[in-house]
Amino acid sequence: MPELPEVEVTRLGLLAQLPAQQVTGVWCSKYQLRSAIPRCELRAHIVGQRVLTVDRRAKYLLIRLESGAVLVVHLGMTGKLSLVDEQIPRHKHDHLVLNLEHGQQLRFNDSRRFGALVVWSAAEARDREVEFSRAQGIEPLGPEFTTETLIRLARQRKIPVKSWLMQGSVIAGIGNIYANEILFAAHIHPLLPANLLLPAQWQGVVQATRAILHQAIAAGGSTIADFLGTNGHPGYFQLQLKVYGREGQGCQVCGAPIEKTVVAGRSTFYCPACQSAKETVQLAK
DNA sequence: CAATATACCTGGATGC
DNA sequence: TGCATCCAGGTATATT
Repeated sequence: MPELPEVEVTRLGLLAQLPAQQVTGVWCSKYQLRSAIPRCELRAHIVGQRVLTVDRRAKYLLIRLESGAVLVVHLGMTGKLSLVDEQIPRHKHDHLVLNLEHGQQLRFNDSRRFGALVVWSAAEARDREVEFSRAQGIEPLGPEFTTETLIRLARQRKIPVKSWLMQGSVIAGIGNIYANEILFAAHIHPLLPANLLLPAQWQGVVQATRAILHQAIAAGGSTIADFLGTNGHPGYFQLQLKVYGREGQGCQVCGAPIEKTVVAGRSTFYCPACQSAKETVQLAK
């Protein structure tokens, strides 16, 4: 479940219940995620601590403990965090269970194991977070996300604008679904090289990105295959998607059939009429 | 260095 | 029904 809106929906779910709760125990699966589950660090730095708050940077959740330690969670493609009663049996692909007070548990389930769990001790948290955050792109819902900044960052970049939007080291949190939707809303062809966008088009990208991400968060995220919030409920923004997954269906604006192609290995959907390719013609020569 | 390809996994959909 | 194949929201690493 992975893009920024789904991670943010997860964060809001945790924020409503986790702060001030003490972690009283931990269980880990025997499997490795993106890297090995840090079971020793979990026992040493997380168990026994109370949760202070839950933040998000890019697609990472930062569960902050009162000691200053941080549990970093990445959901990968299929990761889900849920808050459940301890009586409920563990499910297949559960990889982390944190026991909380009042018989509640926080569980991390991830069938494909592309997710990540990392612990920063209180002693190392500050340095590790600075280093980590520096490697992430700008936050699309933050104050740095402006037309001027995007123009500057995209200078000399001949990569397709759709791939550029998905580069986490440049802009944080935009994945395949929302990159498609943003470019449709901004009337920009996904293959247009990033350096060829006009300032007015970048302004459209900024406005579309903010609007779509806010709407998606408000709708509880997009549940394409299996995203669920911490309360086990799906999101509904998939009902508002205009191009993603709609190959061959009529564009909701002009009626032209939505086309599908592959860009840098990722499925790419666009309206050939609303997202005119005429700008890209300049690139072809 | 910029851009693309590949690898990491499981499960669901599709086709024979 | 069974089996093979392809595809999926991400990202780190290798390769041109």
